[in-house]
Amino acid sequence: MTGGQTVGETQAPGAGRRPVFAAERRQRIIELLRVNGAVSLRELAQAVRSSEVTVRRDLRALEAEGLINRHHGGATLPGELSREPTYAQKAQVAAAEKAAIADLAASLVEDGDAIVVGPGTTTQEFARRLARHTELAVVTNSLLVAQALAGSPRIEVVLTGGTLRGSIHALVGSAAERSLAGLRVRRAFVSGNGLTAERGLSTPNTQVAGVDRALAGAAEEVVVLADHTKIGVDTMVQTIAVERFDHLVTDAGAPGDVLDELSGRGVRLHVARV
Amino acid sequence: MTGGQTVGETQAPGAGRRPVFAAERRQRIIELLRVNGAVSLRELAQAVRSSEVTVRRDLRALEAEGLINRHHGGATLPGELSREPTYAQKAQVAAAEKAAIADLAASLVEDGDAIVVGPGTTTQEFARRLARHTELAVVTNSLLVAQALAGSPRIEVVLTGGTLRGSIHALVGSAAERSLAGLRVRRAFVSGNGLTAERGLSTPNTQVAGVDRALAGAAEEVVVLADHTKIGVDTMVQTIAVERFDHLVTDAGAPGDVLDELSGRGVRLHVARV
DNA sequence: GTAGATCCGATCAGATTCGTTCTATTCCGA
DNA sequence: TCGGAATAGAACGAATCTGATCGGATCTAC
Repeated sequence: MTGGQTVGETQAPGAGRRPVFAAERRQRIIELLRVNGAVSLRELAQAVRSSEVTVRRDLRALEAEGLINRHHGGATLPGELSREPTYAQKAQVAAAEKAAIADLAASLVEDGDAIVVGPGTTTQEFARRLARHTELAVVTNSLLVAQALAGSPRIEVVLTGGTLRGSIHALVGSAAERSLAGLRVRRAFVSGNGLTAERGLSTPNTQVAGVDRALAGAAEEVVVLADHTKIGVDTMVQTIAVERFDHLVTDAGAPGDVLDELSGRGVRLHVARV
Repeated sequence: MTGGQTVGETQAPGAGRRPVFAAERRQRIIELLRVNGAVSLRELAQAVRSSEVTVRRDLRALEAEGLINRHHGGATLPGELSREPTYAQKAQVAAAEKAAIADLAASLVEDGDAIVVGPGTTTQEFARRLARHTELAVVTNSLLVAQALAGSPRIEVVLTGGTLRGSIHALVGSAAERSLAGLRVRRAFVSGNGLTAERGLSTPNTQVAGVDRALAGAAEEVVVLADHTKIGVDTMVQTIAVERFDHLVTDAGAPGDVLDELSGRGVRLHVARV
């Protein structure tokens, strides 16, 4: 990441690289926290290209202002959504596959796009990767996706209305579906609980299924994000048929036969290497 | 001799060394900042062909006028590195009062109610107090309010749709207002940035104001939550007139004359003791 | 519960930057 | 022509920032 240097050297030929102001670095740290929820000291130091000592000083200063919470080994934002479980938990989730999938999927998004993003832990990771884009319009029914993008002023985030389903922090119901009715975007990035070559995406909940269908219906192309643990799994309600798939982003652990089958049906595959 | 390369021949050929006026140089500095966002002192000195001392003087003058922000090693435009997203800091202002107000306001809610809750740090606290209620239906445009209630299975949380305003984590815009159009609930619990006896509730943002009005319009009774730091303050856009107030919940630090005036206009007062 | 590894805080040193003071130059009016 | 005022550059001590190191605290694994 690091998104490159903010200040381009459009002029001043031969001038040495401008030193990064402390305030600049601190803002960048906050941005990183806002995007990633919890970041280790080492990662921060690497991202801002400073020593860990310096970052530690910054964190201390930011903590004094009440802008962040420090933890052993890193920092988090204070009292943001359910990123509570923080650090230890996040690290142990072994979200390596999801992170890789999210990275790859983010490369399918271009500046200026209008996209739809569904709920799910993978799509949430994906949303965090979008922070570096500009002029993006993102429609979602997931509070966590919205939250991940709330700090990015260059991204317009639109939430569907609807009834909150607390367990997944997403909006469902007729209001949610209705609010998507008149919408048309380029791509939908959705996930689910199960994915088979025969029945496509599926979820155990009918309300969630209804919104998932509406999300896909609002997009020209459907991009499915699914790690290998979901592939071959079938749950109660089918949400999106394979015929509607345009892209599948998964990881190298996915069973080859299912991928072949999907590929044979015209789905473009993107396999992330962890 | 100050070297041959001084103020010299960058322009005005034949006119014989016109000095670069200070105002001109400063204008140039601002332009450079505007283009590059953040520029080091050295670069500035090089760009305007003056010594660093001179540029330093200019920067000091420009800072005094509020046109730039100085940093160690350079300068930026005021907006560039602003640490505005002070939501965390806002929550710390009068935190004890807000908690007491939230407690008191929660006693105005009965099991089985349908209510509307607006955005704000106070209403967020208020929402947390609602978790103990049952059979409640809560409509809100605040992600933080929704989040506070996400874990309560006996409360139905409905979010309006709309565009996410990241700084306050609330949904605004025409979609938000439209989704409230057909709604009717018993009470609306709203807050704002300022409250006077003459102009009622106000907020600095027009979009927020629009939704606030729609929230109040969906309820039979309006309950205003405002700690003493907001009373007597008037900001740009009026959202809800005093005539629409039914209850005001505030703390003991509120100025008596304003309270009297409001009471005289038929507003029922609830003063929380911290 | 102990041992090992990691992380944190404090102190020190090097480098850069800042503010102040002093000096030189130019412009303008008498 | 002379002198005052304003501006720009130079020099030096003070303050700030950054990175390195080391002892102590904390966390994790066994």
